[in-house]
Amino acid sequence: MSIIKDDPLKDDPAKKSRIDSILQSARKLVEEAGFSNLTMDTIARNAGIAKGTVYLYFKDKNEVLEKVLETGFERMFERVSRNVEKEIEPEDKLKTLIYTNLMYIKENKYFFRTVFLDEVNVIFLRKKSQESFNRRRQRYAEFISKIIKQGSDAGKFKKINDQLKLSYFLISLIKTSAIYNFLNHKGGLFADMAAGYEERIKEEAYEIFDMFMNGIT
Amino acid sequence: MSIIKDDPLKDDPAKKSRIDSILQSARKLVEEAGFSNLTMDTIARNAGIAKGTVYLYFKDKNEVLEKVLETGFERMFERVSRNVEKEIEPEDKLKTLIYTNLMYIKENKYFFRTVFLDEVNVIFLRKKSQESFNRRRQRYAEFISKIIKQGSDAGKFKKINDQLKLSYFLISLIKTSAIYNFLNHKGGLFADMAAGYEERIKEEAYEIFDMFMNGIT
DNA sequence: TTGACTTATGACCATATAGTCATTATAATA
DNA sequence: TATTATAATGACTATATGGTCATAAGTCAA
Repeated sequence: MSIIKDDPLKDDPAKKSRIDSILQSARKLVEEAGFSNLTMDTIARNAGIAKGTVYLYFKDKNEVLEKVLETGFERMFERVSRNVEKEIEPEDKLKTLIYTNLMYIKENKYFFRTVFLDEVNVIFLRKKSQESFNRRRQRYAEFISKIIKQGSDAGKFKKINDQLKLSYFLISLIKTSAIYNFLNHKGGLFADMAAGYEERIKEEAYEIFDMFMNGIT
Repeated sequence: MSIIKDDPLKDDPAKKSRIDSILQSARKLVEEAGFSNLTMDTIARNAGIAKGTVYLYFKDKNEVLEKVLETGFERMFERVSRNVEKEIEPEDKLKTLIYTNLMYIKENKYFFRTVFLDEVNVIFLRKKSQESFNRRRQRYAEFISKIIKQGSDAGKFKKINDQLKLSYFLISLIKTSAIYNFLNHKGGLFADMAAGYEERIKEEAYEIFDMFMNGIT
């Protein structure tokens, strides 16, 4: 059991800032070198503390990794759902979802690399954490699933048996598009967050939307 | 440099059978426990030889992993392309491609888990092998790309700028579908290779084809 | 200032495992 | 059969790293 979850002092600001600085350190290292090269010693040093100290705030390495993933996912999901819920029509919801998701990926290399590019991280987690990882994923898919149902009920999308599966399809299209552009523009997507940036992401989002709605014919 | 590639004696049947038995052992272990739990000692023991012996036939662990992946991919690619080339119309080619690919995944848990479910393996490979992994992937995407071009030129598919990207989309749909069914039928897809088996895969293939061609509207 | 309590430290331990190599077994050849 | 060449062995080394814990530093109330 982690201090984070169970310690009644979790609101102690000193404690919280230690935890944050550890997580921030881990996040930065993951961003730079990926999950596979993450060691407790490096995390500690990069946070300016000793290894033993990390264990005062986290049960084990796994808990650090999990928290890194969790916070990244939570942020994305909150942003996406906040934006999506402003829309009324299911088509607009999907468009907004795709766009916001892509934006988030572009702005958060580390999350992109860990959760999307590498699915990799999963195997570094213990069984229990794998489950929580899948649960998060599932939650996102279910969120999308409701939108599809709405469109389906309104007669805008065709009748679909397995809406959940389609949701996973959409997630994988978003992910694939991000990976593809990442690999084929040599990080350019990250390099130029400036001119025409949002415009290009809008185009990319539309491509995905069009693919998902109409296919290739 | 590996003995496999450079030794003029590579056609020595005794040598070849040793190599095969090592690869087969590794393949089986990957299938059972995944890449992350693969050790050289286990591979050797499972093949009924000593660890040192493995190093007489493979430069290092990485080379073993790479060969396992390579042979798996080659087999799939050959089977898919052989079947696809029997077809004439691009739609039929795509249908056949999806179906054959799914069949292969279903029949080869180990390959499915390593190359599709876990993309995981990639990080266990050294830089050089990552490249060869991506090259193989790219080769498959290019193969699909040609089919799409054919359909596009014939006016059957809409005009598409980036056919290669669409090919990656299709690959990810196939993969996602396989993962989804795997996770949601608790291995059932593997368990019952018997009655109605091919029929269900045909349905699954058609779903993907339909999604790719027509989207959800 | 003192002593009790909290927090931090990093040397150390335990473990896992890739890869080596002196030794031994087997096969080939004379 | 004796000699040489080749193949196989597995104990051993080297290294990496997660996690521990005795010790030290810091904090604070009395």
